[in-house]
Order: sequence, then structure tokens, then C-alpha cells
Amino acid sequence: MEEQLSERGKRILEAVIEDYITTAEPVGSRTITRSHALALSPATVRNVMSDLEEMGLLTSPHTSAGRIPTDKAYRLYVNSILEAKQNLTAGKREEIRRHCRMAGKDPAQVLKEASRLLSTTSSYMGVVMAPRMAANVFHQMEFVKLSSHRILAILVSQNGTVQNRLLETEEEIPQEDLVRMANYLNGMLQGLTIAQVRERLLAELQSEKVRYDSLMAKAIALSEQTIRTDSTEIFLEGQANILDQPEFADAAKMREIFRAFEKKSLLLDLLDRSMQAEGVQIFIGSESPLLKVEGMSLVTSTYLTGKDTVGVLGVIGPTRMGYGRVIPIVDYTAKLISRLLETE
Amino acid sequence: MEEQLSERGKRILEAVIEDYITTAEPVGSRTITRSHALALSPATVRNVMSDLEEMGLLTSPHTSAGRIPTDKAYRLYVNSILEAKQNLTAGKREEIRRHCRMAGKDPAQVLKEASRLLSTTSSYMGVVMAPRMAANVFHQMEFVKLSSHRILAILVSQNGTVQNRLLETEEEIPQEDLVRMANYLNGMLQGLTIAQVRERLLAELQSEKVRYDSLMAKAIALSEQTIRTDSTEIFLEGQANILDQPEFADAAKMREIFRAFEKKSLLLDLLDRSMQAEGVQIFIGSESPLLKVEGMSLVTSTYLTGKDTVGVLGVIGPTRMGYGRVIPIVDYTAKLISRLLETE
DNA sequence: TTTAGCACTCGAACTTTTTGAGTGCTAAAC
DNA sequence: GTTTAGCACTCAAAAAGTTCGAGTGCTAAA
Repeated sequence: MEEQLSERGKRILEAVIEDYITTAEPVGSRTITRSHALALSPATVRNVMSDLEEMGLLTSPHTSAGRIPTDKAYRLYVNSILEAKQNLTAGKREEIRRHCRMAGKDPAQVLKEASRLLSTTSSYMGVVMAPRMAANVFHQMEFVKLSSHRILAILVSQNGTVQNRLLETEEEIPQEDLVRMANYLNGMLQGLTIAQVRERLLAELQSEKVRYDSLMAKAIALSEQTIRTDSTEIFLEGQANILDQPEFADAAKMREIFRAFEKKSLLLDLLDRSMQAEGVQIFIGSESPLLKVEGMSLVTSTYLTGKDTVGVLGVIGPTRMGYGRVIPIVDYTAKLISRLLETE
Repeated sequence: MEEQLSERGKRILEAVIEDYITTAEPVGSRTITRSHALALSPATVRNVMSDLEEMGLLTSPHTSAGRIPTDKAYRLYVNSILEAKQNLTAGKREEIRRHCRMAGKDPAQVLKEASRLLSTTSSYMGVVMAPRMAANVFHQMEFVKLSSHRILAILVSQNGTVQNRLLETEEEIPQEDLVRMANYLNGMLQGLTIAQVRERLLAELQSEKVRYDSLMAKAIALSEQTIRTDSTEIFLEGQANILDQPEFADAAKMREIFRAFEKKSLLLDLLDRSMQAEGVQIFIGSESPLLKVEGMSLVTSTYLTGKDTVGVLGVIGPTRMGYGRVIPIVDYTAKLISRLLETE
């Protein structure tokens, strides 16, 4: 631990990690000398590996097996060793762009597609957290009368997000009243964020002015109902991909993972956390309670609309994940999505 | 085969099936005499079971194991033996109703919720096929201008289904033109089904009248773009539930199942097929190519809006499924959904 | 400092043995 | 003619025992 890692140590650690990433088997000293053209004998490598184990970077599942990297080793790997390799080949870029036919899709569809995209290109799980509704900018509201007592309220945000809600009314409201209500609201709420809209509506409900105008009171009540929901959506795609990972081959483990990701609240916490900082972030196994148990890692990046960070997306895979491959994928996808969501 | 099934044979077959459903283990003659209070010795039961095997209703995985029902036996079971037990307890009904907070949800959300509901109450997979968009009745169309070259087209059906699409336009279209376009279309398309709308739009595109009115031509082109998509949506929920089924304990099998249900086209075929007949239908293992390989069964029921069968929902589980429990769940849920989707 | 050599370890894979649930058949009992 | 007790037989699954080999740590020589 205290001793600084030598250049040679680094190279060998890197070799162990990379072998382990591809094979999922404990790596022995022989294997390394063969595959990684180091001019060293297995015995020497063994000595170094022994040092690395001392430092808490490697462990062996049992005496007579090879060694596997610890979470600490992965952390070191992604922080310092991996640095240089972060650009995507033109081919991969093309592949990502080709895969994503986003024309004519509204934001929710774009994000879902992005999640699928992340999962297929990485061959792990793709995850996208949608922007909080509250941060969207109100554009316009519409009341569509479906039948005498049923009204469909449609809320359109500046970025093209549509939210709708069926409302049942006590008494029938004539069509022209609905139009007037919508006009009134649209005038009042133009350009506010949804969060501000919510505040405004609540304030308005109290005000004198409204109390004497029953139509406007109704308008506000209806729109308040429409806007009430605010669950942050998470798109999680490609869960079947992790079935192919050898470390999850046994049924019990699989079940555990599926259950863990079924309730999305823990995942939400984690994604929220990764929204604090901008750009690519990596959570490795034990660094998060959700990932720890299952031996998973998460690579995320925030995405923007305009200049504001609004959401986060990423890839979830085994701790033994091809970070060098996944990081640029996540990075590039985030930038792509940011561009697609631009409100122009 | 040729010999008709005796009353005693029926009772024993029923016993085998019910035991097998609960334990997932081959059932032996001893077990039956103990658990099912038949006044018979194991030896007698053995003779009868031997007959049943002859008839192709039972098989044994190997000589010294108990017996398991064949698909043919399940078929017989659900057709003739099960009949009487098809009503749901009040408690279960209450549970289903309680689970489903549908207030204010549009049809798509209702259906998704229904699928989840089916999966949790049955503890298998829930599946719902949404009504074909083409069968919906056009209610109104709206063009919302988001920015100079981006228009959000919103299509509302009579039943509250909302479909929207972002359109990029070459030149800027003024707000009042958008309103006029919408009015024109709404007048023209009122009350048609979406299928008819599509035809009408294509016909209109050809017509003389439109050719000289560029605004209307534009309107029709835009709405035609909006309406173009027609993929039938399928909501499949609770896939994690099948992880708990002992017959799928090994990883390879699991993977196979997940892969099979990932591409939904085969499932779509099957669901389409079950829409031919009204009410509850059951597909057992070998009766369908999709289910055969994985040893699964499907219990479906059609649901209606008004008097028209519009969609189908159901439960997918192992062939060894608690049919007696699942059938009423599916039946009741279908009726519930039909009621919720009523357009009044 | 590096490396060849060697005894040692220990899980994985394979083989053998044991166990017991379950069968089919026969002959006696009802 | 059914039904049942009795018994030899079967065969997968579990348990116990073997073998195998990748990999280690240590020592001593290069």
C-alpha cells in the first residue's frame, strides 16, 4: 500500500486486468508473459504480482489459482492507466450514428432509443435517466373534449415532451370554455419552468381574483391535476445482455440482479449522485451499495440541452467490464443525445 | 388412446397434474395415495397410471422416476376437468381492483399497468397487446409550433390515445396557418377510423382540389407523416418472475427464454391468433412454436371497447402453470380493462 | 536482480459407490 | 374380476474417492 507503484508494476497490473476482462478467469503468471510480450519470466512476474497483492490490488480466490483484480485496481486502472485510450474509432462512431434513427421522435422516444443503443453497442445494460419534468419549460396546454364528462389535458413542453392526462369532470364544460381556459393558462404560464408553473398554480388557487371567476378556478384546478405527477423516468434496456456474462451464469445470482434492478429507486439514487459532476463518471463495485453486492460497475455521463445539465445516461455491466471500450461509447452517446435534444 | 377415460382415471390424472403443478417434481404412486385421499393402494394407482401413459397423457423421464403430465394431459385438464373451478374469490377480485389505480391514465398507461397487474397477481409474465392504432377513431389533430422550423403534431383518438411526432419543416409556417390546417383536417377526418384517415389522406394528396391549395397540400403531407407509424405495441411485464420457476433454474434455459421474448414478432403472431376467438383461450406448450421449445403456456383473453374486440391480454408461464388460478385472473382482468377503456 | 527448478496446494473434472424413490410383475386376497 | 401385498429391478442423484494440472512460493544458481 505505502510503496508507490513502479512502472513495471503498472504494466503488469494492466496486463492482469485486461486479460481478466477478456477471459473472466483468474490470470496466472504464465499467461501474462505469453500474451503481453514483457521480457520477463513467469517467476519475476510472480514476484511482482505478490507485491501487487500486498498493496491490495490483486487477490486470488485460492492458493493455487491465478489472480483477479480488486475494485481498487479497477479504480486505479480507469483513473491513471486508461487515460490515453479514450477516443472512439470512426467506424464505431458511424455505427452508433447509424443505429440511431431519431427523426421525428419526441424526447421520451429519443431517450429510450438511446438506452437501447447503449446496450447494444456496449453489450451490457443501457440506462438513461430522463430530465426531470420540473426542469422543462412550459410551452402550451390544451384541453380536448372527448365526451361530455371526459377531458384530455395535454401539456407540451418547449422541448417537445408531451404529457397527457384524462380528467373526469362533474359537470359538462362547453368547448368554448375549454378554449378560453387554455388561452388564459397559456398566457399566464408562457416560458415558466414546470416547477415554477406548479408554484404559480398553487398561488393562483389561493388568490382573490380567481375565487370570483369560477371558470378560471376550474382551469387552474384541472391544470394542477395534470401537472401533479413527477416521477423521474428511467429507461433500462438490454437486461438480457448480462445473461451472457459468465460471472452471472448461476441462476441465483441472476435472479438477484434482476430483482435488484426491478425496483429502480436505488438506481435512481446512484444516477442522481452522478449528476452532481459533469461529464463521464465511473462507479466501481464496492463504491456503491447497489453495485457492490452484484459485482457490477456503472459508467455514466451527463447530457445537456443547451447549457444545462438535464439528465444522465450510462452503461451498467460487470465490474470486469471493458472500460476502455465503454467509456468512449458513453461519452459519445451523451454528446449525441445532447445535440439531438437541442431546442434550437 | 382409443379407450375412453374412466372416472377414476380422470381423478388420478387430476391428482398427478395438481401435484406436479405445485412441486414441479415427477409424481409417484405413493405420493398420490397420501395427498389425495383416494381409497386406493399405490399398486392400483400404478396400474391406472400405466394406462394413462399408454393413452399418451403421462410420461416418465426415466424408468425409476414418477410421472409427469404431457401437454395433451394439460389440454384435457383445462378443457374438461377444470371447468367448475373458474370463479375468482371476492378477496382476489378486491386485490386486483385495489392494485389498479387507473384514474387519469390514458389507454397506453392503463394497458401497461394491466400487464404489470397480470404479472404480479399471477406471479408469471403478464402480456398485453394494445389495440391496433388503425382501429382507433380519429378525434382531433393539433399542430404545435415549438420553434421556427419544428412542429409537434399531436393526434388524439376518441378513446384518449395520444400519438405525437416532431416534424421539421423546410420553410417556416405561421401560427395561424397551422390552426387553419388543423381545422381543415379536423373537419375532414372527424369520426373516421385511423385506417380510413390514412386512405383518405392518400386519396386527397392526389386530388385536383388540393393541388392548387398549397397550404392544404402541406397540411395533408404533415398529417400523413404523423399517422404513418403503425407498430402494434406489446407490453410484457414481470419477466423476472419466471426466474423463480424451478424448471428454468439453469442459466442456458433462462437465456433462451429471454432471447425468445426479446423479439416480439413471434409473440405477436400468437396473440393475433388468439384474437380470432372471443374470450379466454389457452395455448399449451407444443400447440405453438414459440412456446414449444421453452415449455411455456399462454392464457389469453380478448378485451373490448364497447362491443368490438380490440385487443388481447394474458399470462405466460411454464406449461406447469396453475391454470385454475390463472384463468379467472385473466378473465377478470380482461373484463376490468374493457370497462376502463369504455369511451362512454 | 532475474530466473530455473521443484515441492506443494487445491479446485475442477472424472469415476466409483451408495442410496432410495419408484416401477412392473406375480401371486394371493377380497 | 379387482385390488393389493411383496419383491426384484432400475436408474438418477448424491456422496465419496481419484486424478489432473494450473498455479504458487521458495530456494539456489546465473
